[in-house]
Amino acid sequence: MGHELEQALGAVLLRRNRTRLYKDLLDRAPEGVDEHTYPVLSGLTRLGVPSTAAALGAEIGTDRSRVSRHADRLQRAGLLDRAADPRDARATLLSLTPKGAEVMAALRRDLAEHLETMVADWPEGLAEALAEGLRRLVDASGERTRQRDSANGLRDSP
Amino acid sequence: MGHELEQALGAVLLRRNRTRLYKDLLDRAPEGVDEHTYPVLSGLTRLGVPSTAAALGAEIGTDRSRVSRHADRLQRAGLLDRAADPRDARATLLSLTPKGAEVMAALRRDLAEHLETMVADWPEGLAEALAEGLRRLVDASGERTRQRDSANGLRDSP
DNA sequence: TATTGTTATACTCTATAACTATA
DNA sequence: TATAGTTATAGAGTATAACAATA
Repeated sequence: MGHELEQALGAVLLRRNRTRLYKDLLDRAPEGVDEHTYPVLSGLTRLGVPSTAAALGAEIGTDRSRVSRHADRLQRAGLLDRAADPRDARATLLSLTPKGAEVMAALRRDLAEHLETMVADWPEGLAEALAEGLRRLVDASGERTRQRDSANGLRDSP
Repeated sequence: MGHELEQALGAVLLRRNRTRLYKDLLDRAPEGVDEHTYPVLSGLTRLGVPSTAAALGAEIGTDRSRVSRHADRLQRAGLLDRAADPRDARATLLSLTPKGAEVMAALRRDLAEHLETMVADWPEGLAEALAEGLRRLVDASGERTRQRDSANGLRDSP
């Protein structure tokens, strides 16, 4: 079974297929949104509240300088806002503008519809099992990483 | 259902989690093998026969110049060989050295074992469903891309 | 004329570390 | 002294287009 999964997972993670799954989506995305800035947008959506570059970086697995650069692009495109943190004058809070939230909602809706169509003729329960399996996979590897990091005395982004 | 899948798939494709799933693996890989050169190695393994840079590029979703550059690295590391194509003097055939094949086999075995452990306590049939769902996802998006490309009169790598 | 692998160009993204401001 | 965001620097990877050799 491990071997079968290794092949299937490898295929999905392969650039060619990853790109295919998202390409149509991001091709239609407005200026400023690409494979690099998308995680920033989607991370902000997931967090749901204005967040610092460091916090957002931890969420999406990059460092604050990268987040800061991508935030520049998104801000220029009118999708992201910066505001001083009233609690800490060192911090800057990143948030989605209404336009940014709209763009994200549209992108996610498109992808969801696309996937819905894709699985429409799958056997009963298979799509649900796929989603469940994917969630478990991510949770498990996240758990493992957290354990290792805390054993090393590290935070999420060393 | 589309929305659920959108979330689960998005999480797996997120750099943070993609990286986690492969990080331990590639960290232990020998010199010359990283996230960029790995697809070349794994593509050659999948094709199973000595292949040109163009053919390999089509397989892994990149162009021949990229393949050529990565092949340089792998060749320097002793994992890949170049040989003249006896059928076509323009072509160069890329193949794995015995060492390269060994490295690939070890990497895939490690990942398979890792996944095997991960899914050991999953409910009956869930891991199989995950693998099946992933395969269908890749096949479907590959099919869609092929249809669109042939409608445009394009080959796999424009 | 078309296609092969390779490579030179310019460009982008990145990691790292420095910088300023605040805690 | 430590931490926030930002930014300058150098380096790596990329796409693109050119190149010489062969079909």
